[in-house]
Amino acid sequence: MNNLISKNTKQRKAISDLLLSITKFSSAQEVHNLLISRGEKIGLATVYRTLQALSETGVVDVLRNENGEALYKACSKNHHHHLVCTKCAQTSEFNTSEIEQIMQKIAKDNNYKISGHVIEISGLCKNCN
Amino acid sequence: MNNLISKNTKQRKAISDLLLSITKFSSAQEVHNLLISRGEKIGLATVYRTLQALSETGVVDVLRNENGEALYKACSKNHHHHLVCTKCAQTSEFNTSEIEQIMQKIAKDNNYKISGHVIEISGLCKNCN
DNA sequence: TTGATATTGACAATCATTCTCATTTAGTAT
DNA sequence: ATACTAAATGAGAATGATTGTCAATATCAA
Repeated sequence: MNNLISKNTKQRKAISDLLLSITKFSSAQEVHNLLISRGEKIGLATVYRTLQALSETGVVDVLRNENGEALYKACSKNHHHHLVCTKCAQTSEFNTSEIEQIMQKIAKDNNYKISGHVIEISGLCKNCN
Repeated sequence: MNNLISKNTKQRKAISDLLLSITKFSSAQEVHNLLISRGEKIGLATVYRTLQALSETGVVDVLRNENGEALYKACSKNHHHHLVCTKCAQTSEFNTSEIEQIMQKIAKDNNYKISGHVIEISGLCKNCN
């Protein structure tokens, strides 16, 4: 599970390029399908491995859909959270220091030594509303 | 996926009773194992179905571990969020109107018609700290 | 008690994800 | 450029959680 990335392969480039062009969180299989439909020759296992490796480096974000499947998307490198459209699956990022402070406070109030937090807002985006 | 509960069976009672006695989110298989070790006769599929049904009624909460597996636990009926200990997996609940308001505001700022939100804080609990 | 229907359980089936391992490739030193 | 070594790939098998199937059983109302 500890995937270092030490060589540049055309498969990785293809995946990275694709990630930059998609606008919604996509599963490994979806990414694979998109690559195949673009004419890339790439194995499914490679897509799984690469997305995992990229997520470990923080280059891509991961979240889980309601079935527990992993979804990936290239995001801004800095800390942020997501708004996810329940209809079209598009996402927006947000990030406020106010929330970060509240998270710290709640952890403190509950005697937790905080190591991380996840916030996700779901609803209908502007286009689907 | 639409499980109504219309009959009271001993299996459901056993599961409900067990849920009240556990203090951490547990997978369907863990719940099944606990029931078996208590001497209950119950099938794994029944545990899966019942936990799913109970979660749909809101009697139990569901969250996903890092592998995407569903974990269940009986929680307070009202709206709340969780602090999860990364070491012992115990959880605490929290709930502040301040956060709820901020969620509304962020959704509005991003032109989302909000339908829900998930917040989870992870860290070391008092005992593990 | 009986009947209609919900529920159960054993097992098969599904499906995402991971593993295996022989083959290929990138990057470096010669 | 050539050779070498470790990393990476890909095809397919294997894993493991979850769901589906369906005959047998249990609940509950009449």
